[in-house]
Formats: sequence, C-alpha cells, structure tokens
Amino acid sequence: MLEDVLDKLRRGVDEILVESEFVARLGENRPLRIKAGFDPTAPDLHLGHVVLINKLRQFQDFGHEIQFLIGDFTGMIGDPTGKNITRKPLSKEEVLENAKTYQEQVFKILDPDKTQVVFNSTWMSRVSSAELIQLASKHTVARMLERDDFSKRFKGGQPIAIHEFLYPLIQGYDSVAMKADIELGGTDQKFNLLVGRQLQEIYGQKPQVVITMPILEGLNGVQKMSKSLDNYVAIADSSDDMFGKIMSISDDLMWRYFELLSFNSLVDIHKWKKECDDGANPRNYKVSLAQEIVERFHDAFAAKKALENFEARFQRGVMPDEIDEITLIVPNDFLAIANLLNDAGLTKSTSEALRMIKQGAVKIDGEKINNPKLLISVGTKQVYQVGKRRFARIEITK
RNA sequence: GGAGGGGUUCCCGAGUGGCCAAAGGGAUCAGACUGUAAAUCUGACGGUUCUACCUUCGGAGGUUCGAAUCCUCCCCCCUCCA
Repeated sequence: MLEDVLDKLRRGVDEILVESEFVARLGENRPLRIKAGFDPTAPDLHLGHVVLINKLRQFQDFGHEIQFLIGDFTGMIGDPTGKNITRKPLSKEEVLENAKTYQEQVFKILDPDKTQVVFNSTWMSRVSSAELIQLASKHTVARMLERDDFSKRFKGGQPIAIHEFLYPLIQGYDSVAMKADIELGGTDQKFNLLVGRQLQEIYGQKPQVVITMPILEGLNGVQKMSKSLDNYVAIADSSDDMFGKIMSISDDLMWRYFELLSFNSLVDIHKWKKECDDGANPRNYKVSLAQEIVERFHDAFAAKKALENFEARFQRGVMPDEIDEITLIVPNDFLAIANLLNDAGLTKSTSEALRMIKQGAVKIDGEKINNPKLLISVGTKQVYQVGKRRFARIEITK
C-alpha cells in the first residue's frame, strides 16, 4: 500500500531529500503540511507551474494538506535576481489582486477545500532588523556560494547584491514559521529548499523533506518555459491557442511533456514512444496530449472543437470562424497595402509588411498577393491574412 | 582610495577609422515540403514616402572628408590591491 503511494508520488520528481525521511513521514499516517512557494508578481500560470501543482494535487489526493505560500513580503521588496532591470516593488493591493488571480487558476487543479493560502508577510513583516540580522548570522557566505547560480555569477564576475543572500534565508525561515513537513519546488530552488532544512534544525524543528520537480522546457525546447521568453502555454490560454501551441512542440519534446504533464501512466507513455520509434505517426500522439491538456483546463467539448479547428485551419487551409473586425479611417481614397497591414496590427511595421508580401505570406480573401505597392480603395471590406495565423477582416472608410 | 578590464542590434557574441544596419549562433517570422504551428530545406530578421534616406553599437561632446572603432568628460558593471 505504502509502496504504491510512494511509486505514484515519485513519478516525475527530480530528487527527494532525504528519501528515508520521506518514507518515514508518510508512514506517520497523518496529514502532512506540504509547502510550496509562489512569486506574487507573475499571476499568469503556465504549464511550467503545472508540473509542480499537479504534484501538489497528488499529495492532496492522498490526504495531505497543501500550504500555498505567496511570497508577498519578498515581492514587496522586489527581487532583481539575475536581471538588470530593477523589478518595481508591488503594493499591498497589487499583491492581493495577483493572489486572487493565482487562486482562480490554481484551483483548476487543486481542491480549494484542502488548500490553505498563506502569505509570508504575515510573519516576515513583524521581524525586526535585529531579528533579521540574527537570522543572517545562521548562515555563512561560503555556504551561500555553494548555490550554483551564486557561485557561477561570482566566478564569472557577475554582480550579486547583498539582499539576494537574504532571499534563501527568508524562504527558509518561512518553512520554520509554517512548520512544513515537506517543501516542493523546481530544481532551481534546491538550494533555497535546503536552507529551509538547515534553519528548521537550528530552530529546533524536524527538518522538512525537500522534493524538487524538473523545470519544464518552453515550446521551443531550448530554454525553460517562461512568460518573458514567450514560449509558454498559459492556463488561461484559449482552447484553440493551447491546442495549437502544444502541437507546435517538437516530437522529441512531446515525450517530456507527456511525462511531466499527462495523467496517463508511465507504462502507457513508454509504450507509445516505442510505437513511434517503430514507425507510428507521432502527430496522433501529440494530438492526444494536446487534447488531454485542453480538456483539463477547459472541457471535453472545447478539446474536440480545438482539434477540429486545428485540422480545418492547418490541414485544409480553411479560415477561422471568428476573425477580428477592424475599421480603418483614412483621409484619402486609397490606402497602400503595407500601411493597411501595419495600421491593422497584422504586422509590427510597414517594413515587415513589405517583407511579408515579398515572401508571399499575404492573402486578401484567400488570394495571394505579390504587389507590394497595391492600393486598397475606400469602401472595401476584405479578409487580410499574414502567414498562417494572423487574420483580420478590415473595412476601409473615409 | 589605487590599478586594470568591460558596456554592440530580442539574447549570446564578433567587429578596433571607410567595403558596417554591423560576422556567427540562438530565438522569432515567412515560404517550400509534410505527418502538424514536428523535422528538414530556403529566405527574412532597425525604421521610413524602400534601388534612396533616416535612426542605432552605455550617455554627452570633440577629432576627421568619414567613427561602433580615435580623444575628453560622465554614468553603470566587473577583477585585483588597500
């Protein structure tokens, strides 16, 4: 029984520190306090976050208690880690607003009744400077430099601000304040999570078990999924977008997504991979992955519809059902095509519009055009298309 | 406080007086092909009234017919010494 639970909980995780302690805690047969921290600045949750949240859900299903920690205290200070732009500090109102958005999204996966949302400002804002220095005295610079990104930056001559050393300490102190049994985080959080263990021990608590989850690669498979790199699938994406984005990942990356995001058993996933290796069409498997994910965040009907739209659009070249309607008001009787596309927002600049036309990417009512100097007269209303994905029905009036 | 190194187009990173809107790679976009918004190949990738012009190489001046490249001052980052 315990073995079965363990197997399920181990799926997809990167590391469990310390495994024997983990087994012992589960054996205590009580609801464990599972901590997971989130940054209050990015309320747009994406599939990268889902990897972790799915795991939380699993713990929840086994009867454990999720402590969904929103790091509003640190967020209010503003953490410029690894950035050259100073992140602007968030106000109390913004933090609360973001927290609300978070919950709306996260409760698509987690059970709200078994989830406690907590803010670290609750305890951190009461900590005095003297106490903070006390906390800082519990750790050394040498140990801080063990953290991979710190040591890399240190050796590579990149700056490390003093307060960046405080973040792991505060995060670790959160574990003390919360009396966490287990803390989950991405592999990039490993160091911080371990600081939690050390601090708990210093403060006379049983150190938390640390579980790290892999960082999901973004759509291009190169860097991690993140909003700022624009390679993400947001939980809030429309069903069509979500479906299309998943279809755009490479066949290789698909297996990674299967393992980390799908609820299908690993046995099945490995079987499918083998089938593909033996010549089956990976497209079909990718479709089922895309459908599973769309279904989870929307519903079965939306998933079916998304597939139909996708096939119509990209296999048969049918125009989408819903096209943005735009009306452009111009002073003359004619408008040059490049300016039109730019004004309508279909291209980023008129230069880009001209390039697109040269490359044969522009269609009017389904007809490819190749004259970059084409003039469109006032009074017309046509569907303009740039590439395969950008459409608008544009009316020109005087 | 002293000595030295560095800031280049979305990112990484070449370029040390004209051939530089600036190599190469990544990302992105488009076309072809297809199994799909995969892979692969090809092309594009600052802006505009586009065979030309304008703006860009941390900022402000200067030298020069001509500067990302040379000089001066300033800002920022890093290393070593104290």
